[in-house]
Amino acid sequence: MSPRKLDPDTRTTLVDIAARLLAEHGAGALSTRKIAAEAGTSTMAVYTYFGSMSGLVREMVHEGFARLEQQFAGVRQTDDPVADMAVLGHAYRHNARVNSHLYAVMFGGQSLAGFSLTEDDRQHGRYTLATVVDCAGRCIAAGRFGEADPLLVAHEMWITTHGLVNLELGGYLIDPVGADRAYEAMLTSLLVGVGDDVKSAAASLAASKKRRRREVETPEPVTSRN
Amino acid sequence: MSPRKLDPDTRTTLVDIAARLLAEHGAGALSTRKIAAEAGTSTMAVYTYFGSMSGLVREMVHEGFARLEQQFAGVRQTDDPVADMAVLGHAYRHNARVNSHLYAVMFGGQSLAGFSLTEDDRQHGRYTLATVVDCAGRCIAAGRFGEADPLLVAHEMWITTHGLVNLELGGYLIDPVGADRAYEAMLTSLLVGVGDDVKSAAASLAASKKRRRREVETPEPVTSRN
DNA sequence: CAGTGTTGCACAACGCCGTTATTCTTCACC
DNA sequence: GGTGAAGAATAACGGCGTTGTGCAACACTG
Repeated sequence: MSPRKLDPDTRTTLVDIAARLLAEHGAGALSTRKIAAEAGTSTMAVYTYFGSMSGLVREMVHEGFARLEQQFAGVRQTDDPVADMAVLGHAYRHNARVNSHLYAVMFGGQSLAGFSLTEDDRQHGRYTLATVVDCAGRCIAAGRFGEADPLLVAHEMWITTHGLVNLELGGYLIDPVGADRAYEAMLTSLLVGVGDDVKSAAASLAASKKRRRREVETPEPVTSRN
Repeated sequence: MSPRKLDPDTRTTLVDIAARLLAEHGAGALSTRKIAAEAGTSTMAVYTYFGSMSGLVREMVHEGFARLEQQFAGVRQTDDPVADMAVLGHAYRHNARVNSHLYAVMFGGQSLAGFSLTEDDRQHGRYTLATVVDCAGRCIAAGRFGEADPLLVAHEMWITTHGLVNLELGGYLIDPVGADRAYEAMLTSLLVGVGDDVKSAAASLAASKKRRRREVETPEPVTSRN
Protein backbone atom coordinates (compact mmCIF):
# COMPACT_ATOMS: atom_id res chain seq x y z
CA MET A 1 0.00 0.00 0.00
CA SER A 2 2.43 2.66 1.12
CA PRO A 3 5.37 2.94 -1.20
CA ARG A 4 8.73 2.33 0.26
CA LYS A 5 10.64 5.16 -1.37
CA LEU A 6 9.69 8.83 -1.51
CA ASP A 7 7.26 9.12 -4.33
CA PRO A 8 8.02 11.85 -6.91
CA ASP A 9 4.39 11.87 -7.96
CA THR A 10 3.25 12.57 -4.44
CA ARG A 11 5.84 15.30 -4.25
CA THR A 12 4.59 17.13 -7.33
CA THR A 13 1.02 16.53 -6.27
CA LEU A 14 1.73 18.35 -3.03
CA VAL A 15 3.32 21.27 -4.87
CA ASP A 16 0.38 21.43 -7.23
CA ILE A 17 -2.13 21.39 -4.42
CA ALA A 18 -0.20 24.07 -2.58
CA ALA A 19 -0.02 26.27 -5.67
CA ARG A 20 -3.72 25.83 -6.28
CA LEU A 21 -4.66 26.62 -2.68
CA LEU A 22 -2.48 29.71 -2.86
CA ALA A 23 -4.02 30.83 -6.13
CA GLU A 24 -7.63 30.07 -5.27
CA HIS A 25 -7.88 30.93 -1.60
CA GLY A 26 -4.92 33.17 -0.87
CA ALA A 27 -2.02 32.96 1.47
CA GLY A 28 -4.17 32.24 4.49
CA ALA A 29 -5.30 28.95 2.99
CA LEU A 30 -1.78 27.63 2.63
CA SER A 31 -1.45 25.30 5.61
CA THR A 32 -0.07 21.85 6.18
CA ARG A 33 -3.43 20.62 7.37
CA LYS A 34 -5.36 21.83 4.32
CA ILE A 35 -2.73 20.46 1.96
CA ALA A 36 -2.77 17.16 3.75
CA ALA A 37 -6.55 17.01 3.64
CA GLU A 38 -6.58 17.64 -0.11
CA ALA A 39 -3.84 15.11 -0.72
CA GLY A 40 -5.47 12.53 1.50
CA THR A 41 -2.42 12.22 3.69
CA SER A 42 -1.39 13.49 7.09
CA THR A 43 0.41 16.75 7.73
CA MET A 44 3.61 14.76 8.00
CA ALA A 45 3.79 14.52 4.21
CA VAL A 46 4.91 18.13 4.00
CA TYR A 47 7.77 17.38 6.38
CA THR A 48 8.90 14.17 4.78
CA TYR A 49 9.00 15.69 1.34
CA PHE A 50 10.02 19.29 2.02
CA GLY A 51 11.28 19.47 5.57
CA SER A 52 8.96 22.29 6.47
CA MET A 53 6.26 24.54 5.15
CA SER A 54 8.79 27.08 3.93
CA GLY A 55 10.56 24.26 2.09
CA LEU A 56 7.38 23.73 0.16
CA VAL A 57 7.15 27.45 -0.53
CA ARG A 58 10.73 27.35 -1.81
CA GLU A 59 9.72 24.54 -4.14
CA MET A 60 6.94 26.73 -5.45
CA VAL A 61 9.42 29.52 -6.11
CA HIS A 62 11.56 27.18 -8.17
CA GLU A 63 8.44 26.06 -9.96
CA GLY A 64 7.71 29.70 -10.75
CA PHE A 65 11.13 30.26 -12.26
CA ALA A 66 10.83 27.04 -14.21
CA ARG A 67 7.57 28.23 -15.72
CA LEU A 68 9.17 31.55 -16.62
CA GLU A 69 12.02 29.74 -18.33
CA GLN A 70 9.55 27.61 -20.21
CA GLN A 71 7.71 30.74 -21.24
CA PHE A 72 10.95 32.26 -22.51
CA ALA A 73 11.76 29.09 -24.38
CA GLY A 74 8.65 29.57 -26.49
CA VAL A 75 9.94 32.85 -27.88
CA ARG A 76 11.65 32.52 -31.25
CA GLN A 77 14.94 34.09 -32.24
CA THR A 78 14.34 36.02 -35.43
CA ASP A 79 16.37 38.44 -37.49
CA ASP A 80 14.66 41.27 -35.62
CA PRO A 81 16.18 40.84 -32.15
CA VAL A 82 14.49 43.97 -30.86
CA ALA A 83 11.14 42.45 -31.67
CA ASP A 84 12.34 39.29 -29.93
CA MET A 85 13.11 41.40 -26.89
CA ALA A 86 9.63 42.89 -26.89
CA VAL A 87 8.14 39.41 -27.12
CA LEU A 88 10.31 38.30 -24.20
CA GLY A 89 8.98 41.21 -22.18
CA HIS A 90 5.47 40.17 -23.04
CA ALA A 91 6.31 36.61 -22.07
CA TYR A 92 7.55 37.80 -18.69
CA ARG A 93 4.41 39.78 -18.11
CA HIS A 94 2.14 37.00 -19.27
CA ASN A 95 3.84 34.47 -17.04
CA ALA A 96 3.56 36.76 -14.04
CA ARG A 97 -0.13 37.32 -14.63
CA VAL A 98 -0.93 33.67 -15.15
CA ASN A 99 1.06 32.64 -12.07
CA SER A 100 0.52 35.77 -10.03
CA HIS A 101 0.63 34.05 -6.67
CA LEU A 102 3.87 32.28 -7.46
CA TYR A 103 5.21 35.56 -8.71
CA ALA A 104 4.34 37.27 -5.45
CA VAL A 105 6.36 34.69 -3.58
CA MET A 106 9.28 34.87 -5.99
CA PHE A 107 9.68 38.62 -5.72
CA GLY A 108 7.41 39.71 -2.92
CA GLY A 109 10.22 39.53 -0.43
CA GLN A 110 9.36 37.86 2.82
CA SER A 111 6.33 36.98 4.82
CA LEU A 112 4.84 33.80 3.40
CA ALA A 113 5.06 31.04 5.99
CA GLY A 114 8.28 32.53 7.29
CA PHE A 115 9.88 31.83 3.97
CA SER A 116 12.80 33.93 2.83
CA LEU A 117 14.93 33.70 -0.27
CA THR A 118 18.33 32.09 -0.14
CA GLU A 119 21.21 33.04 -2.37
CA ASP A 120 20.55 29.85 -4.32
CA ASP A 121 17.01 30.91 -5.00
CA ARG A 122 18.19 34.27 -6.25
CA GLN A 123 20.82 32.67 -8.42
CA HIS A 124 18.09 30.62 -10.01
CA GLY A 125 16.28 33.86 -10.78
CA ARG A 126 19.32 35.54 -12.25
CA TYR A 127 20.06 32.52 -14.38
CA THR A 128 16.65 32.85 -15.97
CA LEU A 129 17.80 36.26 -17.16
CA ALA A 130 20.36 34.61 -19.44
CA THR A 131 17.81 34.42 -22.24
CA VAL A 132 17.35 38.18 -22.07
CA VAL A 133 21.10 38.85 -21.91
CA ASP A 134 21.53 36.77 -25.01
CA CYS A 135 18.79 38.65 -26.79
CA ALA A 136 20.34 41.98 -25.79
CA GLY A 137 23.61 40.76 -27.24
CA ARG A 138 21.91 40.03 -30.52
CA CYS A 139 20.33 43.47 -30.52
CA ILE A 140 23.75 45.03 -30.07
CA ALA A 141 25.31 42.79 -32.69
CA ALA A 142 22.60 43.90 -35.07
CA GLY A 143 23.67 47.48 -34.50
CA ARG A 144 20.42 48.48 -32.85
CA PHE A 145 21.65 49.44 -29.38
CA GLY A 146 24.98 51.08 -30.11
CA GLU A 147 27.82 50.05 -27.84
CA ALA A 148 25.64 49.05 -24.92
CA ASP A 149 26.51 46.35 -22.40
CA PRO A 150 24.23 43.33 -22.93
CA LEU A 151 24.09 42.55 -19.23
CA LEU A 152 23.14 46.09 -18.39
CA VAL A 153 20.52 46.25 -21.12
CA ALA A 154 19.05 42.96 -19.93
CA HIS A 155 18.83 44.35 -16.43
CA GLU A 156 17.11 47.46 -17.71
CA MET A 157 14.57 45.28 -19.44
CA TRP A 158 14.09 43.19 -16.35
CA ILE A 159 13.70 46.17 -14.07
CA THR A 160 11.20 47.81 -16.39
CA THR A 161 9.07 44.77 -16.98
CA HIS A 162 9.24 43.69 -13.39
CA GLY A 163 8.28 47.14 -12.14
CA LEU A 164 5.34 47.26 -14.48
CA VAL A 165 4.12 43.79 -13.63
CA ASN A 166 4.51 44.34 -9.92
CA LEU A 167 2.48 47.53 -9.93
CA GLU A 168 -0.02 45.95 -12.28
CA LEU A 169 -0.55 42.96 -10.01
CA GLY A 170 -0.76 45.31 -7.05
CA GLY A 171 -3.66 47.04 -8.75
CA TYR A 172 -1.92 50.39 -8.97
CA LEU A 173 -2.10 50.82 -12.73
CA ILE A 174 -5.55 51.98 -13.72
CA ASP A 175 -7.12 54.25 -16.29
CA PRO A 176 -6.27 56.55 -17.89
CA VAL A 177 -2.77 55.12 -17.98
CA GLY A 178 -3.34 51.45 -17.37
CA ALA A 179 -0.89 48.60 -17.63
CA ASP A 180 -1.20 47.97 -21.35
CA ARG A 181 -0.59 51.56 -22.34
CA ALA A 182 2.21 51.90 -19.81
CA TYR A 183 3.81 48.73 -21.09
CA GLU A 184 3.95 49.88 -24.69
CA ALA A 185 5.14 53.34 -23.70
CA MET A 186 7.85 52.00 -21.46
CA LEU A 187 9.08 49.58 -24.04
CA THR A 188 9.34 52.33 -26.62
CA SER A 189 11.07 54.72 -24.23
CA LEU A 190 13.51 52.10 -23.10
CA LEU A 191 14.42 50.87 -26.57
CA VAL A 192 15.00 54.40 -27.74
CA GLY A 193 16.83 55.22 -24.55
CA VAL A 194 19.34 52.43 -25.00
CA GLY A 195 20.12 53.48 -28.52
CA ASP A 196 17.55 52.30 -31.00
CA ASP A 197 16.05 54.93 -33.26
CA VAL A 198 12.41 55.85 -32.91
CA LYS A 199 11.24 54.46 -36.22
CA SER A 200 13.05 51.14 -35.93
CA ALA A 201 11.81 50.68 -32.39
CA ALA A 202 8.24 51.35 -33.47
CA ALA A 203 8.57 48.87 -36.33
CA SER A 204 9.99 46.16 -34.07
CA LEU A 205 7.27 46.74 -31.52
CA ALA A 206 4.64 46.43 -34.20
CA ALA A 207 6.26 43.24 -35.41
CA SER A 208 6.35 41.86 -31.90
CA LYS A 209 2.65 42.39 -31.35
CA LYS A 210 1.80 39.92 -34.06
CA ARG A 211 3.97 37.27 -32.47
CA ARG A 212 2.76 37.66 -28.92
CA ARG A 213 -0.29 35.51 -29.11
CA ARG A 214 1.37 32.68 -30.93
CA GLU A 215 4.64 32.53 -29.03
CA VAL A 216 3.50 33.53 -25.58
CA GLU A 217 -0.14 33.09 -24.84
CA THR A 218 -1.09 29.94 -26.67
CA PRO A 219 0.41 27.03 -24.77
CA GLU A 220 -1.29 27.79 -21.51
CA PRO A 221 1.41 26.51 -19.13
CA VAL A 222 0.21 23.46 -17.32
CA THR A 223 -0.57 24.57 -13.80
CA SER A 224 -1.29 21.27 -12.20
CA ARG A 225 -2.53 17.86 -12.83
CA ASN A 226 -5.00 16.98 -10.19
CA MET B 1 -4.86 55.69 35.32
CA SER B 2 -6.58 54.40 32.22
CA PRO B 3 -7.68 57.16 29.93
CA ARG B 4 -11.33 57.39 29.15
CA LYS B 5 -11.01 58.12 25.44
CA LEU B 6 -8.88 56.30 22.90
CA ASP B 7 -5.40 57.67 23.31
CA PRO B 8 -3.74 58.87 20.05
CA ASP B 9 -0.34 58.47 21.69
CA THR B 10 -1.00 54.84 22.47
CA ARG B 11 -2.18 54.39 18.91
CA THR B 12 1.02 55.71 17.36
CA THR B 13 3.08 53.84 19.93
CA LEU B 14 1.49 50.61 18.75
CA VAL B 15 2.21 51.42 15.11
CA ASP B 16 5.80 52.27 15.96
CA ILE B 17 6.31 49.09 17.91
CA ALA B 18 4.77 47.05 15.10
CA ALA B 19 6.98 48.73 12.50
CA ARG B 20 10.04 48.14 14.63
CA LEU B 21 9.22 44.48 15.26
CA LEU B 22 8.66 44.02 11.54
CA ALA B 23 11.95 45.71 10.67
CA GLU B 24 14.06 44.08 13.35
CA HIS B 25 12.67 40.57 13.58
CA GLY B 26 10.77 40.01 10.38
CA ALA B 27 7.19 39.18 9.59
CA GLY B 28 7.10 36.25 11.96
CA ALA B 29 7.62 38.53 14.94
CA LEU B 30 4.57 40.62 14.15
CA SER B 31 2.00 39.29 16.59
CA THR B 32 -0.57 40.82 18.86
CA ARG B 33 1.05 39.24 21.88
CA LYS B 34 4.52 40.57 21.17
CA ILE B 35 3.20 44.03 20.40
CA ALA B 36 1.16 44.01 23.59
CA ALA B 37 4.14 42.85 25.61
CA GLU B 38 6.32 45.65 24.26
CA ALA B 39 3.61 48.23 24.78
CA GLY B 40 2.83 47.00 28.27
CA THR B 41 -0.80 46.38 27.45
CA SER B 42 -2.91 43.36 26.65
CA THR B 43 -3.50 41.97 23.19
CA MET B 44 -6.86 43.72 23.26
CA ALA B 45 -5.17 47.04 22.51
CA VAL B 46 -4.70 46.02 18.88
CA TYR B 47 -8.41 45.34 18.57
CA THR B 48 -9.54 48.49 20.34
CA TYR B 49 -7.38 50.70 18.19
CA PHE B 50 -7.28 48.91 14.84
CA GLY B 51 -10.03 46.32 14.88
CA SER B 52 -7.68 43.54 13.91
CA MET B 53 -4.12 42.70 13.14
CA SER B 54 -4.60 43.48 9.47
CA GLY B 55 -6.03 46.86 10.48
CA LEU B 56 -2.71 47.58 12.11
CA VAL B 57 -0.89 46.46 8.99
CA ARG B 58 -3.06 48.79 6.96
CA GLU B 59 -2.07 51.60 9.27
CA MET B 60 1.57 50.76 8.61
CA VAL B 61 0.92 50.94 4.87
CA HIS B 62 -0.51 54.43 5.26
CA GLU B 63 2.45 55.31 7.41
CA GLY B 64 4.71 54.12 4.61
CA PHE B 65 3.01 56.31 2.04
CA ALA B 66 3.12 59.23 4.45
CA ARG B 67 6.87 58.83 4.79
CA LEU B 68 7.25 58.68 1.04
CA GLU B 69 5.25 61.87 0.69
CA GLN B 70 7.39 63.51 3.32
CA GLN B 71 10.47 62.35 1.46
CA PHE B 72 9.15 63.87 -1.74
CA ALA B 73 8.35 67.10 0.06
CA GLY B 74 12.02 67.56 0.82
CA VAL B 75 12.89 67.73 -2.88
CA ARG B 76 13.17 71.27 -4.22
CA GLN B 77 11.65 72.57 -7.44
CA THR B 78 14.45 74.16 -9.42
CA ASP B 79 14.76 75.51 -12.93
CA ASP B 80 16.13 72.13 -13.99
CA PRO B 81 13.01 69.98 -13.64
CA VAL B 82 14.76 66.94 -15.09
CA ALA B 83 17.27 67.12 -12.27
CA ASP B 84 14.33 67.47 -9.90
CA MET B 85 12.91 64.30 -11.38
CA ALA B 86 16.15 62.44 -10.83
CA VAL B 87 16.20 63.61 -7.22
CA LEU B 88 12.62 62.44 -6.78
CA GLY B 89 13.65 59.05 -8.07
CA HIS B 90 16.48 58.97 -5.60
CA ALA B 91 14.06 59.99 -2.85
CA TYR B 92 11.78 57.11 -3.76
CA ARG B 93 14.63 54.68 -3.67
CA HIS B 94 16.04 56.06 -0.45
CA ASN B 95 12.69 55.89 1.27
CA ALA B 96 12.16 52.32 0.17
CA ARG B 97 15.55 51.29 1.48
CA VAL B 98 15.16 53.02 4.81
CA ASN B 99 11.66 51.60 5.30
CA SER B 100 12.13 48.36 3.43
CA HIS B 101 9.72 46.36 5.53
CA LEU B 102 6.96 48.91 5.17
CA TYR B 103 7.71 49.00 1.47
CA ALA B 104 7.32 45.25 1.23
CA VAL B 105 3.86 45.53 2.73
CA MET B 106 2.86 48.46 0.55
CA PHE B 107 3.72 46.75 -2.69
CA GLY B 108 4.48 43.16 -1.83
CA GLY B 109 0.95 42.13 -2.57
CA GLN B 110 -0.66 39.90 -0.01
CA SER B 111 0.30 37.56 2.72
CA LEU B 112 1.10 39.61 5.81
CA ALA B 113 -1.37 38.75 8.56
CA GLY B 114 -4.02 38.15 5.95
CA PHE B 115 -3.82 41.77 4.96
CA SER B 116 -4.79 42.81 1.47
CA LEU B 117 -4.90 46.23 -0.12
CA THR B 118 -8.22 47.99 -0.52
CA GLU B 119 -8.99 50.44 -3.27
CA ASP B 120 -8.58 53.22 -0.72
CA ASP B 121 -5.07 52.08 0.08
CA ARG B 122 -4.17 52.07 -3.60
CA GLN B 123 -5.70 55.47 -4.10
CA HIS B 124 -3.46 56.73 -1.34
CA GLY B 125 -0.51 55.34 -3.25
CA ARG B 126 -1.52 56.88 -6.52
CA TYR B 127 -2.07 60.22 -4.87
CA THR B 128 1.53 60.20 -3.73
CA LEU B 129 2.43 60.10 -7.42
CA ALA B 130 1.03 63.61 -7.85
CA THR B 131 4.40 65.13 -7.00
CA VAL B 132 5.97 63.19 -9.85
CA VAL B 133 3.20 64.07 -12.29
CA ASP B 134 3.73 67.71 -11.45
CA CYS B 135 7.44 67.40 -12.01
CA ALA B 136 6.88 65.68 -15.34
CA GLY B 137 4.63 68.55 -16.32
CA ARG B 138 7.42 70.99 -15.56
CA CYS B 139 9.84 68.94 -17.61
CA ILE B 140 7.49 69.07 -20.55
CA ALA B 141 6.82 72.76 -20.09
CA ALA B 142 10.58 73.31 -20.14
CA GLY B 143 10.67 71.62 -23.52
CA ARG B 144 12.71 68.69 -22.34
CA PHE B 145 10.31 65.84 -23.00
CA GLY B 146 8.66 66.91 -26.23
CA GLU B 147 4.89 66.46 -26.33
CA ALA B 148 4.76 63.73 -23.75
CA ASP B 149 1.82 63.10 -21.42
CA PRO B 150 2.82 64.07 -17.86
CA LEU B 151 0.77 61.29 -16.31
CA LEU B 152 2.31 58.71 -18.58
CA VAL B 153 5.83 59.99 -17.95
CA ALA B 154 5.22 59.93 -14.21
CA HIS B 155 4.07 56.34 -14.49
CA GLU B 156 7.17 55.45 -16.47
CA MET B 157 9.30 56.96 -13.74
CA TRP B 158 7.35 55.13 -11.07
CA ILE B 159 7.51 51.80 -12.86
CA THR B 160 11.22 52.14 -13.44
CA THR B 161 12.16 53.21 -9.94
CA HIS B 162 9.79 50.76 -8.36
CA GLY B 163 11.11 47.89 -10.44
CA LEU B 164 14.66 48.75 -9.54
CA VAL B 165 13.96 49.12 -5.86
CA ASN B 166 11.94 45.95 -5.71
CA LEU B 167 14.64 43.84 -7.32
CA GLU B 168 17.26 45.60 -5.23
CA LEU B 169 15.47 44.83 -1.97
CA GLY B 170 14.93 41.28 -3.17
CA GLY B 171 18.69 40.92 -3.48
CA TYR B 172 18.59 40.26 -7.21
CA LEU B 173 20.82 43.12 -8.29
CA ILE B 174 24.45 42.21 -7.71
CA ASP B 175 27.80 42.82 -9.32
CA PRO B 176 28.78 43.44 -12.01
CA VAL B 177 25.59 45.37 -12.66
CA GLY B 178 24.42 46.26 -9.20
CA ALA B 179 21.64 48.56 -8.14
CA ASP B 180 23.58 51.83 -8.28
CA ARG B 181 24.85 51.31 -11.79
CA ALA B 182 21.47 50.03 -12.95
CA TYR B 183 19.76 53.04 -11.42
CA GLU B 184 21.93 55.57 -13.24
CA ALA B 185 21.69 53.66 -16.50
CA MET B 186 17.93 53.33 -16.28
CA LEU B 187 17.45 56.96 -15.48
CA THR B 188 19.56 57.99 -18.45
CA SER B 189 17.81 55.58 -20.80
CA LEU B 190 14.40 56.62 -19.63
CA LEU B 191 15.02 60.37 -19.83
CA VAL B 192 16.42 60.00 -23.32
CA GLY B 193 13.64 57.63 -24.24
CA VAL B 194 10.91 60.09 -23.31
CA GLY B 195 12.49 62.83 -25.36
CA ASP B 196 15.36 64.52 -23.59
CA ASP B 197 18.60 64.72 -25.50
CA VAL B 198 21.58 62.76 -24.30
CA LYS B 199 23.72 65.70 -23.27
CA SER B 200 21.01 67.54 -21.40
CA ALA B 201 19.98 64.36 -19.59
CA ALA B 202 23.57 63.71 -18.54
CA ALA B 203 23.92 67.27 -17.29
CA SER B 204 20.71 67.08 -15.27
CA LEU B 205 21.72 63.75 -13.80
CA ALA B 206 25.05 65.20 -12.78
CA ALA B 207 23.31 68.17 -11.23
CA SER B 208 20.93 65.88 -9.36
CA LYS B 209 23.73 63.92 -7.77
CA LYS B 210 24.93 66.93 -5.88
CA ARG B 211 21.49 67.52 -4.45
CA ARG B 212 20.73 63.99 -3.39
CA ARG B 213 22.46 64.00 -0.07
CA ARG B 214 21.09 67.33 1.03
CA GLU B 215 17.52 66.96 -0.11
CA VAL B 216 16.98 63.27 0.38
CA GLU B 217 19.27 61.58 2.80
CA THR B 218 19.81 64.14 5.51
CA PRO B 219 16.61 64.51 7.49
CA GLU B 220 16.21 60.93 8.64
CA PRO B 221 12.45 60.71 8.46
CA VAL B 222 10.69 60.81 11.78
CA THR B 223 8.97 57.54 12.47
CA SER B 224 5.42 58.76 12.76
CA ARG B 225 2.88 61.09 14.08
CA ASN B 226 -0.54 60.64 12.61
C1' DC C 1 12.83 -17.28 2.30
C1' DA C 2 12.85 -15.77 7.01
C1' DG C 3 14.92 -12.08 9.99
C1' DT C 4 16.01 -7.43 10.69
C1' DG C 5 16.53 -2.64 10.26
C1' DT C 6 15.26 1.43 8.06
C1' DT C 7 11.90 4.74 6.93
C1' DG C 8 7.54 6.67 5.29
C1' DC C 9 3.47 7.85 7.51
C1' DA C 10 -0.58 8.53 10.95
C1' DC C 11 -1.78 10.15 15.41
C1' DA C 12 -1.49 13.00 19.18
C1' DA C 13 0.52 16.61 21.59
C1' DC C 14 3.03 21.30 22.33
C1' DG C 15 3.36 26.06 21.98
C1' DC C 16 2.22 29.76 19.29
C1' DC C 17 -1.06 32.52 16.72
C1' DG C 18 -5.50 35.76 15.85
C1' DT C 19 -9.64 36.47 17.76
C1' DT C 20 -13.55 36.66 21.03
C1' DA C 21 -16.36 36.34 25.34
C1' DT C 22 -16.39 37.69 29.95
C1' DT C 23 -15.43 40.53 33.59
C1' DC C 24 -13.83 44.45 35.85
C1' DT C 25 -12.64 49.18 36.10
C1' DT C 26 -13.02 53.89 35.24
C1' DC C 27 -14.55 57.91 33.55
C1' DA C 28 -18.57 61.11 31.62
C1' DC C 29 -22.75 62.74 32.41
C1' DC C 30 -27.18 63.79 34.98
C1' DG D 1 -23.40 60.54 44.17
C1' DG D 2 -25.60 57.40 41.00
C1' DT D 3 -25.65 55.30 36.51
C1' DG D 4 -24.30 53.76 32.14
C1' DA D 5 -21.05 53.37 28.51
C1' DA D 6 -16.63 51.98 27.04
C1' DG D 7 -11.54 50.76 27.50
C1' DA D 8 -8.77 47.07 29.10
C1' DA D 9 -7.24 42.55 31.30
C1' DT D 10 -7.97 37.55 31.62
C1' DA D 11 -8.98 33.46 29.85
C1' DA D 12 -10.63 30.56 26.43
C1' DC D 13 -11.36 28.72 21.40
C1' DG D 14 -9.97 27.04 17.16
C1' DG D 15 -6.25 26.80 13.94
C1' DC D 16 -1.55 26.95 12.86
C1' DG D 17 3.57 24.88 12.23
C1' DT D 18 6.09 21.59 14.17
C1' DT D 19 7.66 17.45 16.76
C1' DG D 20 7.67 13.02 19.29
C1' DT D 21 5.88 8.37 19.26
C1' DG D 22 4.49 4.20 17.39
C1' DC D 23 3.48 1.22 13.66
C1' DA D 24 3.70 -0.92 9.32
C1' DA D 25 5.77 -1.92 5.11
C1' DC D 26 9.48 -2.35 2.23
C1' DA D 27 14.82 -3.38 1.25
C1' DC D 28 18.42 -5.81 2.38
C1' DT D 29 21.16 -9.67 4.61
C1' DG D 30 22.07 -14.51 5.39
